[in-house]
Amino acid sequence: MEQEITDILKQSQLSITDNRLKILKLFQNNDKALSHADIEKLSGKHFDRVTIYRTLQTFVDKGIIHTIPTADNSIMYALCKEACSEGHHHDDHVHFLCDKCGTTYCLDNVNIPAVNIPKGFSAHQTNVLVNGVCKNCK
Amino acid sequence: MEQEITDILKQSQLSITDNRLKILKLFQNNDKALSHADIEKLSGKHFDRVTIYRTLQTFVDKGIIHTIPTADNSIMYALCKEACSEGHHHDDHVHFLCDKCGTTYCLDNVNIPAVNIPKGFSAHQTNVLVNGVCKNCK
DNA sequence: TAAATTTTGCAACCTTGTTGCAAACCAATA
DNA sequence: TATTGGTTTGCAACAAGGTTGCAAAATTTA
Repeated sequence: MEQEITDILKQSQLSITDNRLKILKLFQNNDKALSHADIEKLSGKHFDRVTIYRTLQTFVDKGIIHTIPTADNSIMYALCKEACSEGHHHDDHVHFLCDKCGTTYCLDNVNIPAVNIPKGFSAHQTNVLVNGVCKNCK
Repeated sequence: MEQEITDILKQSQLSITDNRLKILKLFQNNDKALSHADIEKLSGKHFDRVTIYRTLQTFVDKGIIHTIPTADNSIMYALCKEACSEGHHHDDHVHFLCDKCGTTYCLDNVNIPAVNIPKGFSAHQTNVLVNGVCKNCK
């Protein structure tokens, strides 16, 4: 598992640093999306705020994680599945936000339904965000 | 039309003030969603930043406008249709963000498609955000 | 019109995110 | 393993976006 993580970094041609290993591990240990603030807390304030911002940005650029648009306007990050690569995200899944515990999940098995767009508009990407109550809070 | 606007405020039990009339008029004159910054510009910097924030919050609370989650994480606001009331938003329409001009539209006539949610989750509201090119930019 | 209530503007503050730069670190090579 | 070169980190400072407390101004009610 430690091995897995270093492999991810190597495949993306990133140096192996404590910071990156730790943040990647956080994503693997949680099956939910994390915000910058979550990571700051979970990492025990061991790393600088700026470093965390830059690491997340790097991971997004390399296709390791993706961002999730949320209704309350905070940026959430989650691990990408195999299909993503540098500069090309393919996160065609639904995101679910629990109104009770605030957890954001990637519903990887739920496909984005087709949406009818009016004449004159052309669609490029579709984000679906569902609010409700999650399996742990019901 | 001036009349219409004061009626909206009265129905929501809000005092009629220059500020509220002007901001409501801005929404009626634009068929697109507006950000706080847009309103600050459009109102000719006549009102204080704080007043605009508070007015928008009041309008959201009263069900006059609704917020739109955007991928780039800025809050957008748009007029609600009749169905909304205090504390109960029913903005079950698709939002469209043009990648070229940055305009956000409410596609009122496009219904939210049904989304299959996994066992254990219960959906309450669904937001659909489509990116692409709008009718004016194609 | 006067009193009571609501709204506004100001100042100060907080949070979130960014930039420049020197020091620390990592990886590659000898 | 020591050295070198490029990358990453932490610090300080900054900027944008948003909030809060409070007194003054405007609106509503009577």
